[in-house]
Amino acid sequence: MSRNKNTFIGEYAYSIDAKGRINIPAKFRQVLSEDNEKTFVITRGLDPCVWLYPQVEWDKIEAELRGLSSLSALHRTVVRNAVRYAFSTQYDKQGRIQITPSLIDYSHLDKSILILGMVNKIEVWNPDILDNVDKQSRAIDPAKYEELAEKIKL
Amino acid sequence: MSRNKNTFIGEYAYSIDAKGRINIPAKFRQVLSEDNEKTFVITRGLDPCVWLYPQVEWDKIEAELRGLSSLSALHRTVVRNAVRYAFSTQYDKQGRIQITPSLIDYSHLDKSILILGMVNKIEVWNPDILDNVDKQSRAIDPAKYEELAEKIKL
DNA sequence: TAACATTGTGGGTAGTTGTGGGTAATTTTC
DNA sequence: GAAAATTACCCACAACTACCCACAATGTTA
Repeated sequence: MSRNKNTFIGEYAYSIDAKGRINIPAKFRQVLSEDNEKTFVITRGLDPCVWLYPQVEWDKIEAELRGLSSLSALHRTVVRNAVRYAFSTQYDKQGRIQITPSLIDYSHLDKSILILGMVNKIEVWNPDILDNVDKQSRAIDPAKYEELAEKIKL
Repeated sequence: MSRNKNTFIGEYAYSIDAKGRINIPAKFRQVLSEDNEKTFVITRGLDPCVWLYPQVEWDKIEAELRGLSSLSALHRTVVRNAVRYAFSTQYDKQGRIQITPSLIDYSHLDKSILILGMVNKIEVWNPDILDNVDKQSRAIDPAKYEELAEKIKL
């Protein structure tokens, strides 16, 4: 079993059932720490997808947001958008969480979905939409990558 | 026993079995440090091959990625591409790891494979594909070698 | 040289996982 | 307050995976 708790990597092709339930990949459930108590915070991604945070990772986000100032219009907007669509849910005995119609709509989710590990959170995509976003990202200025490469080593 | 832990050199001709399993050469297993807990992170190489990172080597990458912010579209793209095809696995009692069909396809792996030590990670190739890449590499501008010579000493 | 240990490869079995659906409890609506 | 709709919880099952044992070939030791 992995030592890196609450860290998600990999891509999984799953499906939503008629009740709007999504299975959390077994590999992801296995790395969840006990103190999450099988709970995820579900919200809109900044891309057209759903974000799932394990409870303890979300707690860190809340802590960051507490550090922002309400005097700044930018900060107010960031806080508002970060928490506005978020809600907390436990997964069931089979390891599934329920997605609201509003989020399914926002992410254009259909029967087949792609679940991506994003280190500290999980993304749920409509595969077609992800393809499009992939293509757009190839248009990113290479200089931006170079800039980032100075900061982190991969 | 080698003193240089988690450092892989040499080339080995092995095979994939019907279940998609690949044997980690015994020499490689012997240099793994205990804290890897027999775990590798398997992912796509930048060339058409499979990369195997010992868990502790991969941990360094994850640590870097955790420092990125999801507010930046660039950062999101970098994280997504870095971890999307990666997953963590322990090798079995016989020292074999399982490769997914998706990775076998990406690397065009067939029955016979070549396993290469690449210092901090391991590469798995289809021998024919590696031959082709070898030929291409001879076309690299000698000036580029000179340039690199300024930075490292061999 | 002979006995032994290790290594690479093959395959069988039991448990896990992804998915579907049913029933009871709860909430919402009129 | 009763009916309708929604949600939570449970069971079922086929497909897949992890785990185990087996064995021949190679290398190592006495």
